[in-house]
Amino acid sequence: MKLTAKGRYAVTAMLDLAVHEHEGPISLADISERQGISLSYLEQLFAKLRRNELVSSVRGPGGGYKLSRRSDQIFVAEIVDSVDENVDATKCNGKADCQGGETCLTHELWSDLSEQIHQFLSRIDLASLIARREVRAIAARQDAMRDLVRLPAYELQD
Amino acid sequence: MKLTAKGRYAVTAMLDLAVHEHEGPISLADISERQGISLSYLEQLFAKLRRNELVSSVRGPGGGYKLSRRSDQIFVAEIVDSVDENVDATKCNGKADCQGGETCLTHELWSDLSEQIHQFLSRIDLASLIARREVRAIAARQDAMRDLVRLPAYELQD
DNA sequence: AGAATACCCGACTAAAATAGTCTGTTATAT
DNA sequence: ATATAACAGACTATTTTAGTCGGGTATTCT
Repeated sequence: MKLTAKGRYAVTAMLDLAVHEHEGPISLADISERQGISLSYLEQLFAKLRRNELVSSVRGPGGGYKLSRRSDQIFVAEIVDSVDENVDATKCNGKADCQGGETCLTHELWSDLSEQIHQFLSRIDLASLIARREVRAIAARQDAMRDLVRLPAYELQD
Repeated sequence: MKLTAKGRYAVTAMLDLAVHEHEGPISLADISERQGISLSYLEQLFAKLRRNELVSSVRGPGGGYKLSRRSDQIFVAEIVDSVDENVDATKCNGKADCQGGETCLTHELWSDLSEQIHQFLSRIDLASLIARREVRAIAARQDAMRDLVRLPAYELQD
């Protein structure tokens, strides 16, 4: 399984969506603002998330994205796999032709590791992430920050 | 923990070293030939492995590298960490300043995952890799191939 | 109708990381 | 002496990453 900032962004964005689920469709502009991810980049990510049927979209004003399943039925591994095409820690992507057509000495080790990582992330769903104390605390802070910025009367230091 | 071909090459090379341990110091040229890794690249990797005291070297003709500890006391995690400086799956390398000075929503998740991967690779030592049936089979095949190439009478197809 | 919102789509690009190469030097055995 | 093989580090091509840019299209509100 490949792990880059792209996958991390996708999980963060999906978690934001799950946190604000009850507010109806969430626009990418909102997620962009709260999570500090560029709008265009989010559009790329959500195109893939939509193709993989993790989210559905509502177009037009007041539109946005919503989870296409219950948050306890969406797993981190699915999200990462949706945006990072590559799914294997081995050089040869599961096929054992690492070393010039032959299996390399450590092929088995890396495929074991891949399996391990995948299983770990397959056990974690969005709902259980929200249940974590620190996640809720950070989300609350982000919402508060956003409200602050929205009030023109305030001057923000820094 | 960062996982790239560099780390995989390093583990493969160290495993080759462990497999041929009894033959005395092993030259990088030998490893290069058996494992299909360029000599210059191996030199880079072994400079780091030596600094991290995983191998020691013998210079001059008949020289090479040998493991500086028993093979059951050298763990895959150490090897990967030696050559891939970066040791964390989080964006912020352990410090929680992922999102503009603030902790991002998924920080905890990625640091949990890092921990998980590290523990997995910390449990695996070189001796236990050699004990695997398929590893010994591949090593044997590589040695046989090498002997073949060394005999000038043979013409190798493809 | 028309304006605004917000998704949709693909091509393009700057920067960073990766996977090496190249050019030497030094130590040691024969 | 000469060959071997470690040691060192600057350099470079390629690939990947993390985006941007410039257009669309569907929907709602006025």
